[in-house]
Amino acid sequence: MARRKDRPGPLEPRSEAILRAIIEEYVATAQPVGSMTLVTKYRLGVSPATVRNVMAELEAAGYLGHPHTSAGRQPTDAGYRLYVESIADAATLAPVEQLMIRHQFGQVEFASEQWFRLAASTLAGATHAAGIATPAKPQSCRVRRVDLVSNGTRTASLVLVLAEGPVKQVLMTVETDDEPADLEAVGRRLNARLAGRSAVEVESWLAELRDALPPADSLLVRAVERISRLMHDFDAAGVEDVFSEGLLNVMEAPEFARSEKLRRVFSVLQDRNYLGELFQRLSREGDVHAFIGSENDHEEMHDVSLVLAVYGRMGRATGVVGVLGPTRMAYAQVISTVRYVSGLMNELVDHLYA
Amino acid sequence: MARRKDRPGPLEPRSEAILRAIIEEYVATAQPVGSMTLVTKYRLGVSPATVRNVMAELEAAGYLGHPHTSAGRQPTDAGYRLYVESIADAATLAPVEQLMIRHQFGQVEFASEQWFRLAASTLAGATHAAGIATPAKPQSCRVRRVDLVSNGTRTASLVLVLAEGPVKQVLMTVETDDEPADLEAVGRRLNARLAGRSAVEVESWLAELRDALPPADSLLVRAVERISRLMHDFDAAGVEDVFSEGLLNVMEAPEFARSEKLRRVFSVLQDRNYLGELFQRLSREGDVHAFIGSENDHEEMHDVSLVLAVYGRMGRATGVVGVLGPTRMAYAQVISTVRYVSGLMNELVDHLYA
DNA sequence: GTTAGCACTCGTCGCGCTAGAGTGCTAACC
DNA sequence: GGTTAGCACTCTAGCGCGACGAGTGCTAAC
Repeated sequence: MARRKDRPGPLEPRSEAILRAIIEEYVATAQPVGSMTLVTKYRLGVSPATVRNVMAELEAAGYLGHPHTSAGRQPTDAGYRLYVESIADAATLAPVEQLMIRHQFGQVEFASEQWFRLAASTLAGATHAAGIATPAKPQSCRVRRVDLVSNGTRTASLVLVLAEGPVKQVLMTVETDDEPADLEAVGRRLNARLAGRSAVEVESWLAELRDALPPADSLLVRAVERISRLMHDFDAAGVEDVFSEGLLNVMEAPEFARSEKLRRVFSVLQDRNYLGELFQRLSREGDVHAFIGSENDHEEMHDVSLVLAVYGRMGRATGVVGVLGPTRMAYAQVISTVRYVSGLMNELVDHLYA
Repeated sequence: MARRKDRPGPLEPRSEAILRAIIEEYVATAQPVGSMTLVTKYRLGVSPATVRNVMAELEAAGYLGHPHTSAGRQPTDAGYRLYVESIADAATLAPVEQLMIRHQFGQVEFASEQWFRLAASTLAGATHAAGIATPAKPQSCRVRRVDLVSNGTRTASLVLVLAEGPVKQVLMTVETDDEPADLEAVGRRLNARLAGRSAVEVESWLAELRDALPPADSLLVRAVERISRLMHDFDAAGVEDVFSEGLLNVMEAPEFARSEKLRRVFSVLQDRNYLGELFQRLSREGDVHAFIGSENDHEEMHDVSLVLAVYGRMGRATGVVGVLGPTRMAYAQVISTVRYVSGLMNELVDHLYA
């Protein structure tokens, strides 16, 4: 069988086995792996010298590197990538773990906001990395109900329940001569006119109202203004909330013993734009997707990997769940866990928006 | 003037000035401070030898320490404590900073949840440490309004607006033969009976209903059950949410260059019990209060200080704002900023719950 | 194609050394 | 009596050095 030394291509089974062994050993120990430890621990049936030859090939192909001449090998991002491709399809979660996760989901209060937190913390616990989850966000929202209730002190709360679940609340100032009864009347009118309406429809009614009612400060108009703005913001927002849990787990990895690298990761994570962009790239792909080290756009994220999956139904409500951890993570475990949890979230969304 | 070498007591003005200078220098540089640098930088009008004598006294009194014989001095927690006592009353924020903060508060949407985030991030920005804020939580809550709206798929959303502002939302399963009209009827009945009621009152109505209506699965009963539970949980919860912002700032401090210490701090911070207990201790004290290093109960928090203040009106709604940072923090700046921000939050609460 | 043998490389660890910072003490000074 | 100059002393950080060991790459034999 011809060897392809220079061009990356399908590897021989033995080379692949060795790459796999190196990755698994490196993931477990965080130390460069030598030829000797490989043959003793992994029963490869060949001598260290042979392994060394193969390792040299793998290095030439870009799958391995070593920090200095006399050190063992460690996988490159390309090596991880190859490994991930080879296991991605097969990876299913052990039934025991499935049961444990399902059990955790059974425990939680039947309130939607809890699920994302739960998904994040479940992922964090099961993978010993950071769990990430966003709420299922619909493409565009509709009004389900509006409430306008007096606070007693020249302010009133406007509570907007969206058909897709989320509840928005803002304060409004009211005139002293607006009686609670007035508020209720306006509330009834709002509900009658707006229930089931989309942002665009609210906006067009607002335009009508403005034309019809010259006194621009009318309570009704101002309420519709606020509602319109809320709905517009909701539709425009890329990623509204990102729950992350278990960032502590990432801190425990030896590669982040000095907090400098970690700080840079956190600072990227903090601004939601990064995750927002990432999620948009994701929404076209179907299954679990891994972004390994330098595959991440930002310089700062080159030492971490993200394993993400979209859940929900395209065109309707979708969200993202996933895991962030050091590049040296147990991909088989992480990918299968993310896949399983996103499946669970799918069930929940189906059940809710069916 | 008699010196009190052994007993800690009121210090001579010169000693206090030197302590202050050491603390300010140490806060700025994070390096142990020597006698020489002190006299050159702080124009003390005495020679290094004299400063050394005073430093020896201060060390004997427990206000200073040095990491090893030939190193400069650094303040102990007791030293910081003395310093804080001496500046605490006087500390007011520079007008420029006041203006900047006030301006930030002016920018935000008029929605209560935003304020806590804003307070936390303002504090973080102004002090280069982590900002912490909790929502203003009333002692006990009352119902303002209940909405029961169908989701279409055997589930309904129960939206509970509390008189104090917060909105709670849970999902309920409904029977297939519960028409939307039924939901609305139940909703009207709930509002008529529960508006303005407290958790206890809801509970007693629930008991009545259970006696009166044998079929325990009636939609009304189940709704009241959920409401009762939500309100009870709300009243029982010590600290419902803690927003913290700018933990990155803390990571930048050189004392946390190795992430181990930081990890332990974060892990304590993560479980809300710790902050909950702390906040309860706080609620008796009036003004800004500092917990310096080892004054914190947990071993893990011995390298950080918390500067906290209660805002709101006792007996009505109260919350906490504050700052977490390394023990070596600029207390004058931090204390005055926390005091100012808590004052702003007071205004907001007054305006809202007046 | 595989393997044993071996020279070579390079990072880690422990050691001793030096330079420098800063102290504490003593004796002189005002 | 408080203050100060002078000085010996202490301790750390930093550097160079050599021993050690892990691991490689190459070569020649199987």
